[in-house]
Amino acid sequence: MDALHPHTLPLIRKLESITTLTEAERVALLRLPMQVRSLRADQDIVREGDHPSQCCLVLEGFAASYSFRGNGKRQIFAFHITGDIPDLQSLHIEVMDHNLGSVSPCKVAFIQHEHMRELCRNQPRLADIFWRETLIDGAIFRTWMQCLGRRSATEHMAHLFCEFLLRLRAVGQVENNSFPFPISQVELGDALGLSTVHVNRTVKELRGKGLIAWEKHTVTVLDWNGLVALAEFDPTYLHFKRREAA
Amino acid sequence: MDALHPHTLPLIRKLESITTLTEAERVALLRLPMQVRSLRADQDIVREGDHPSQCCLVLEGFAASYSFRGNGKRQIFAFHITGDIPDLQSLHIEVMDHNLGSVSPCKVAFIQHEHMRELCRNQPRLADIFWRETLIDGAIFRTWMQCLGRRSATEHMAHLFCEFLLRLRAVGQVENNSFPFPISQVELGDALGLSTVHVNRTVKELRGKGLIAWEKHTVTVLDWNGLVALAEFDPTYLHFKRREAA
DNA sequence: CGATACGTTGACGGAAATCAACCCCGGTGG
DNA sequence: CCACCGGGGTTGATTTCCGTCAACGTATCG
Repeated sequence: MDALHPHTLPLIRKLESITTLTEAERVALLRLPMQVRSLRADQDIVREGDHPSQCCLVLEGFAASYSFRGNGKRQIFAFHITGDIPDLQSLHIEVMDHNLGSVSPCKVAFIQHEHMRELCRNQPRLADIFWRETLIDGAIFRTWMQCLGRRSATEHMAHLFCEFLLRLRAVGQVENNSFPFPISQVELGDALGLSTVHVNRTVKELRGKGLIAWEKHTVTVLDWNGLVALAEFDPTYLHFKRREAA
Repeated sequence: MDALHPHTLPLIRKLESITTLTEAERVALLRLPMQVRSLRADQDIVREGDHPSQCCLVLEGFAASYSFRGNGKRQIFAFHITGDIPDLQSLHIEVMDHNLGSVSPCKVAFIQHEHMRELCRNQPRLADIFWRETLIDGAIFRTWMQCLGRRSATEHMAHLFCEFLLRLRAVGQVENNSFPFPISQVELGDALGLSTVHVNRTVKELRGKGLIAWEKHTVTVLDWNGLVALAEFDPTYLHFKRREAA
C-alpha cells in the first residue's frame, strides 16, 4: 500500500472547486507519488524545447508560463497558483513550446508522467477531469486574448485583478478581498502586453479611482462592483462549479 | 454493423498530420454516426450560453470562434478549417463561453456527444489523441496571445498567413503556396485586434514588400522566407508529426 | 438600376511606447 | 558606519503606432 501524500490536498481542493470527487478518486489522488521541491523566485521549471517526463503541481507561490521573442520581449501567457498543474499538457505533447518558471518563491511537486497515466487508466473519470482542467486553461487563454485585443490597458488590468480574486479565493487565499500578489510591475507588463511605464500609470489610475490597493505584495479589492463594471468581467469562463459572489 | 461515413476522412487526415492511427482506430472513426449540414456564410453554429449535446466537425469552408464585448467589439479567437472540431471542448465543459459560427459557406458534420464518449471508451488511445488536439488548440491560443501582446500589426498579420499556409497544407488545401482565404478585412481585424482601416494599410504593406498576394479570396505566399523572417514564425507550436518546409 | 458589402485612402487624434530622470529601500562591503 | 549599488517604482517629455472619422471606389446582387 502506497503512502498518502498530503501535498495533493491543494490539487484536490482546486478540482473540487469545479467538480465533485468520489472517495476512491480522492484516495487515488492522495496516493500519487510525487517529489517536492522548493524554488527561489525566477527559477526555470521547464524550458522551451524540453521533453519532460514529469509534470509539476504548484503547492505554494506563483509560477508563470511565458515565451520570449527574438527582440527580448517577453509575453506571459498565464500565472499559476496553488493547485494548478501548469504543464499538464506535456502528458500528451512531447516538446515544450514555451517556458515555465517561478515568479515568487515556490513549493512545487513533480509527478512522473507514468504515474499520471496509470492514475488516468485506473480512474477514467479523473482523466476526464484533468482533460477538463486543460480545457478551462484554454478558456482562460481565450479571455486573455480578448483582453489583449479588445480592452484598454485599464480595463485589462482590472480584469486581471478580478480573475485573480476569484481563482485565489477558490483555493482559500483571499481574506477580506485581499490576496497575495508577489508580481512586479515589469512582470505584470509582460502579461498585459504593456510597457513598465504604462503599467505604473495604469495602476495609479486604478488606485486613484479607489478600486484597488496594492502594497507590499498584497492587493486589496476596495470596490468589487466598480472593478467588475470597469473590466466587463464575467466569470463564466472560469467554469466554477457554482457561481461565486464577492 | 454501422455504415461507414466517408465524411470522417478530413478528420482522419488531420489527425494523421500529428499522429499515427491504427486500422481499428480508422474504422472506429469512420463508423462515427454524424449528421451533415451545409451552412451559408456568417451563420451561428453554437452560441455563448448554450449547453450543446453534440460537437461539430468542419468538412469544408472556414468557421471561427469569437466573442463580443459590451461595446460591440468582437474578438475572433481562432479560425477553423477542414478537419477541425472547434467545439470539442463542449464534451467536458457544459456551458459555451464563446460563439462558434461559419465565416464562409461551410459543410459541417454534427456528432452527438454520446457517440464521442462511446468512441473514447472503446478506443482509449483516440481519447488521448482528441485530448492532444485540444492541447494543440491551447498552444495556438498561446501563440496568438504573443502576437496580440508583443508583435506589431505587420508582424502579426504575417504570422497569421504563415500559420494558415501550414495548417491548410496539412489538409491538402495549398497549391503552389496559394490557399483559399474566404475572410474579409473586417473579420481579419477582429482576429488581429486591429481596426479595419489599419488592416487595410497592413495588407498593403505586405503586398508592397512582395511577401503575399491576396485577390478574390485566395492568398498566395510569394516569399515564404521573407514572411517567416518578418513574423519570427516558428512552427513548433503546431506540433505536426514531422516538420514541414515550404 | 440603386442598394449594399467590401476595399481603399487621407486627415486627425489618442493611447501607449520610448527615452530619460529621479526616488526609495534593502543589501553588502569597505 | 556609511557609501555604494541595484532592483523596483514613479514621473515628465516626446514619439509612434494605430484608431477614428470621413469620403470615395468597386463589385455583386436583387
